[in-house]
Amino acid sequence: MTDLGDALRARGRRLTTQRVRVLDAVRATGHASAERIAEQVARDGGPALPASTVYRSLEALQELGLVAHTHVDHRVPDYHLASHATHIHLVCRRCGHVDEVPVEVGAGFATEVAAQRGFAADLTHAAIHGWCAACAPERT
Amino acid sequence: MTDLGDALRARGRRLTTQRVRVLDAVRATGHASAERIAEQVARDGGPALPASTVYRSLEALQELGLVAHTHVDHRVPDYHLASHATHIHLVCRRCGHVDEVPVEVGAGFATEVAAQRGFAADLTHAAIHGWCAACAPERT
DNA sequence: TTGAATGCAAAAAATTTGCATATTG
DNA sequence: CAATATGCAAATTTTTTGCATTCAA
Repeated sequence: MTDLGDALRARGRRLTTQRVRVLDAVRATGHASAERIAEQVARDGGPALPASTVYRSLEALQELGLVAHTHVDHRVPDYHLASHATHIHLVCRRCGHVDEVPVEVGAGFATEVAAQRGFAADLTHAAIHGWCAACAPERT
Repeated sequence: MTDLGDALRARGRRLTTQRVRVLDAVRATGHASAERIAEQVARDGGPALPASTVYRSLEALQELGLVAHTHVDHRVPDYHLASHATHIHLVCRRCGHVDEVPVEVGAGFATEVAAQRGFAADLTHAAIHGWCAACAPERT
């Protein structure tokens, strides 16, 4: 919490209970859409927060590097703690099933793009689309 | 075109000029949002199509496996021909810059998830987020 | 005290849906 | 002819914005 306060103040921003609650909700959900995070916030006992505050808080937390998001689902972004236990999501294009593999599986790829382009790939929670074992055969 | 007609009929669906025009527009743009595809369709000489028809056509074309989409941008999906010359997008979390590397760079990763999970990763046009060479240093 | 953040309501952006009509096979 | 697809308008869904008020530093 003090970490959060310091990080915010270091950027001229402020520590508010709303931001703390949103961060806690992100932590509690693992990874979830803005809407589910808002629901989680409401469940922590305090008053519900308007969507605008949830979005603005998520944005602030992402700027601090404490939160990040990916596109597992094709519709809404999925927020998670930047430090959350990590994995790469394997999303089936056909049935939507989501499997996971540890980020280490992408280590070689990350090394390669770092070497080739100086790009620091963040594979934590990356979403890779394709066909799961069950659907691959159906792939016409 | 006949390919398209056959593919559609094989699934009990129909060949329409709208679907042909949308497919042509996807081809012409390389990869673009539904909105930009609609604009491209309008540019082909024929009458503009309502958004609903564009979306429904894109959906049909994706079901046939002729078109696919990814999330390069954080907002709207990006449609492209499934057969389009392929590359993996490296999207900078900080400045939004998009770089590309050939899919081959991900070959090892693809082999690995196929072996471990039977998952057929489609890395063509995949979007990987992280920090570009310019922004990596700033990463607080 | 004062600039940043919130809350609320309204607006915007993106996509979907209902349904009558038109078209394909 | 029968079933699918279109066009149009309205409805949804998700996110953003304006602005007066509140609150952290």
